[in-house]
Amino acid sequence: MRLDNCIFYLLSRSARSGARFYKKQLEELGLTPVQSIVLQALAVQDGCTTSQLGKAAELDNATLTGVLDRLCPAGYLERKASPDDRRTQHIFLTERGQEITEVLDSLTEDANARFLAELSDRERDDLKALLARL
Amino acid sequence: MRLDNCIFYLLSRSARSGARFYKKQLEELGLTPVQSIVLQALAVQDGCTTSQLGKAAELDNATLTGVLDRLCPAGYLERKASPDDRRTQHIFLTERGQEITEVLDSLTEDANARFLAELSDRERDDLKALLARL
DNA sequence: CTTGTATATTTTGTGTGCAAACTATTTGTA
DNA sequence: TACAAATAGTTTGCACACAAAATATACAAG
Repeated sequence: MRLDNCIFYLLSRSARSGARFYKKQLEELGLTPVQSIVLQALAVQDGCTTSQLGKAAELDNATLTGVLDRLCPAGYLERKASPDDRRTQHIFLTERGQEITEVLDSLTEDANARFLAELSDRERDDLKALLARL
Repeated sequence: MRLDNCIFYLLSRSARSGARFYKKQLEELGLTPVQSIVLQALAVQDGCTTSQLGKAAELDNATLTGVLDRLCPAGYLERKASPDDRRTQHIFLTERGQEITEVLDSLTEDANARFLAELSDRERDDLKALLARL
């Protein structure tokens, strides 16, 4: 089976290509693609628990711990113990975090458009719909 | 912009999903998805240089060094200095390496079919064609 | 021949990904 | 109440991914 017919290779390859592209756009903000995704996921459910955030961003809890470990001291968010369940932490965007999610939103919109510039509207929609089914 | 409309998120998500799936199929062989890809890429150009292999598998040289560092002692391949250029190494499959690439070929074919089972033939082809353009 | 530049590969440092083990806490149930 | 099982989160260990620096070698211009 040729590599360019192997879905695992194709997915890995294009995901890395996308991550490199997106990372460049994020460079001046000092954020990585994953950090950007996490902040944007948090923006739509500020104050959720670590696990809920992990589900929203489709990130493993172990991975998310590390991501939050870096975003916290950077001043974008805060962990607060839950009053109900002492195992649980709630994650809140700081003021600085709120501000940057707005920047991230338009930056991401723009990066999407440029990354997919060579595809037609129809192809873009098809691709996204197909990826969403995996 | 909603996450499920962001191409970077969709690509990262589905690539990880594919890697997890493929990894499970490879488990009994003790290989990772990347190692499998490298061995299969090598099979079609046995004896090529490290750089050429990196291009074929679309892997960074720095990453490839580590992958080869693990595949060598596992007995799947050998590094041999080039007689022409002492900077260069040529990579050769061992007998054991040759054998496993045949197993990998059918295993990968099969894993592809199962991972994409819910898509129609047409959708599979469309998806692969679109990914190849990124 | 020597010096400067380009190339091949490795090393180093940081950031995911993820399985597995671990800690702390909660919940279900006898 | 006591205690097993479930849950939330962290830690650990290993494998990419990749930028940047380091090393070694080749090659080209003077």
